[in-house]
Amino acid sequence: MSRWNPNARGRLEQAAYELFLAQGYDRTTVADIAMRAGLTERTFFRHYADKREVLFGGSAALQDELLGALAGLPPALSTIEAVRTAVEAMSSLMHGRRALARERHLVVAAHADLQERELIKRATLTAALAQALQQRGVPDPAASIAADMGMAVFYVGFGHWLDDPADRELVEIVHEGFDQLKAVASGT
Amino acid sequence: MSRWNPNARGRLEQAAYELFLAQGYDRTTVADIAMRAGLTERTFFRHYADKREVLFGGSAALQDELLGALAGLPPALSTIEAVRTAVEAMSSLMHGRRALARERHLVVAAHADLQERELIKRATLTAALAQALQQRGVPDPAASIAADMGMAVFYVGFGHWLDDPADRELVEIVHEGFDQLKAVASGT
DNA sequence: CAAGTGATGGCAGTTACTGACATAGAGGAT
DNA sequence: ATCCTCTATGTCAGTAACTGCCATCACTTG
Repeated sequence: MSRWNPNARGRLEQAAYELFLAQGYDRTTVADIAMRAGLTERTFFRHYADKREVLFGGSAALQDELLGALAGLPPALSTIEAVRTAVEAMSSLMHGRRALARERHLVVAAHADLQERELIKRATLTAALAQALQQRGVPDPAASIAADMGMAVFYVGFGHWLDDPADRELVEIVHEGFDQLKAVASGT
Repeated sequence: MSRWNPNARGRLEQAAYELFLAQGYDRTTVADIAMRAGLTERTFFRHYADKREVLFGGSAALQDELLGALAGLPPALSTIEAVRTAVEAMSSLMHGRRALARERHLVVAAHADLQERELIKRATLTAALAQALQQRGVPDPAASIAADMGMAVFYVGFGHWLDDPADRELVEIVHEGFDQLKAVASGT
């Protein structure tokens, strides 16, 4: 495991997950992670802006899927239906990854620092969705509100999915969430 | 300005604001803030959990107003109308504070760390609202979604309020936001 | 084979934050 | 008035995240 081994980023991420699960997030130093990956602390910070960021490598894929799905939809679709379809497409990325999502959730839920990072990732995603809706012709603030609603349904559904005893798919839960959204907003 | 001067917390907050505005957030050390307040760095950390927290003293008042308003509403009110009324009550706290809110927004907007903290304060508020709705008899996930919608309308409105050329009150902007919310959710 | 390029190591420095202990002042009991 | 207690503060040492600077190694290109 000397210098110039391939996939340094992946090794760092792997090492970080192992250590966080084994001994906890704040009892793990960046130097620990780097050493386990066969690298140095300085190199860690060249791959990740900070210690938290190593847990958020997957958020880019979520955004790609969300925006890609939205781009493929017919312009005639109503705003809420467009958001619903795009968010459900993003939800399908979680298929078969519930155990991993649970492990990651355990680590993040235990540390306020990590929750903060999670929230800013969510906000970034929401802002990207709002912007994409505007380019689709939805005016503000309707676009922002629609984006917030869609992401709220996703994350509320995500939380339920993690603990769902019925073992339903996230896509299904999110789909029903949009039904609830419509019912609530119409004043039922 | 020796030991045992009153209102140490307030002096720290005041000093922090002055320094952040004068020389920027990250060129201001905690030691700088403490010295200007006539205290030591260690004492700063007894009043605020971390450097960012000194900018978020007002969030407790928001939550008190939000929950207090909700508690005074008749049980017969629909979920969305209850949320609307409580959020509008909270919005009224901003009356006459737009200049201060703008200054603060400038500092927070320039630093990712501070935005993260802002987001977790928002999430805390949202969770508190969701819980209050549940105690009001609204089942989950409807309560969580309604809370998210209400806070989304508030914060979207807040952003517009800061830059509103027409100088409208935040309450008014938020009120209209709920109209938009209803229109979007019903599929218009 | 020489030069260039990109990823890494090494090292010193700053700063946020914490724990342990000492101390000063305020207020109350006697 | 004197003592006692309690709380806010000071002092100091230490850890760990993060940064800047420069050296170095391996791979690529001509």
